[in-house]
Amino acid sequence: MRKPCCDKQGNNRGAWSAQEDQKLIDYIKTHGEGCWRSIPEAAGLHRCGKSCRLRWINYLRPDIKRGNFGHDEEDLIIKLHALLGNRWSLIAGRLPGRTDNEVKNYWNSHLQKKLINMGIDPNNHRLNQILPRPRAEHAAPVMATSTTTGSKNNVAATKPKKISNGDSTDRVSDTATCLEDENEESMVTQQAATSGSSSIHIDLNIAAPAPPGQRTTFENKQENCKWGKTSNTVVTDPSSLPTLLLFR
DNA sequence: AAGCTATGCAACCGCTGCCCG
DNA sequence: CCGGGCAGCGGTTGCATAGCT
Repeated sequence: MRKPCCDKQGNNRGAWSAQEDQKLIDYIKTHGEGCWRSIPEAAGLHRCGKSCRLRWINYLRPDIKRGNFGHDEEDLIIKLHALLGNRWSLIAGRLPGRTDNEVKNYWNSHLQKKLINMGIDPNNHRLNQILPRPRAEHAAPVMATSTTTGSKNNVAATKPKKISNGDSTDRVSDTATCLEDENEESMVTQQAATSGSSSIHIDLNIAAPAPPGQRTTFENKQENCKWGKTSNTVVTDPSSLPTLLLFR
């Protein structure tokens, strides 16, 4: 079949050294991003292009905001995840300075547990029937409990391994599926949303973030890639989105 | 203090879809 | 139109370390 994306022999792997980082930074500063395949050789790095791209995007880029996520960021991630599912790059795109990897890690290590502790199923953002319902609508995160704490294994257990049969529908999140067949609840919750009860005011109109003329080619590409292909199975009209629990 | 366990994060892997010849 | 190469994405792994016994 296809040859590997990069020659694995002779390439460094694992953690990046400061020298490697500097080489990559220097190269991109002078030549800019792009053509990742040729960057390692040009920059004198014994890494595959993929690895360089990842290192730059997730760690070295100057506009990366590091440190803890704020409450508003947390809130936004949860809400966007309810809408978009595991489309981390799209979610990260709404969080300036955050990378998809960072958002994904934060979700898996913090937010998923938080939702579970609140009695909310992180997969579909609905109250879990098994766990006790939180008393208040802003159920305080009960982090002290340990019975449902997600160890790495627990988290993994909630997500069955992708069956690689090439079926692209597996990229559509459970949330999206849930949105389709949960109309009776959405009728109620949508009312709450339209009454403006959401505590955070963020433009969640994913479908049209900017006029086409003002958009980057990257954004256009993303749009084609993600929404063009899946909109019929996810959401086409944001105004028709059912409101999930956290939007109340 | 040492050993063990849980957690967080960086990096890797494999798949997908776009682009171009 | 088709196939190969590439970038990008999401899932997963593995290491470092904090916390606990």
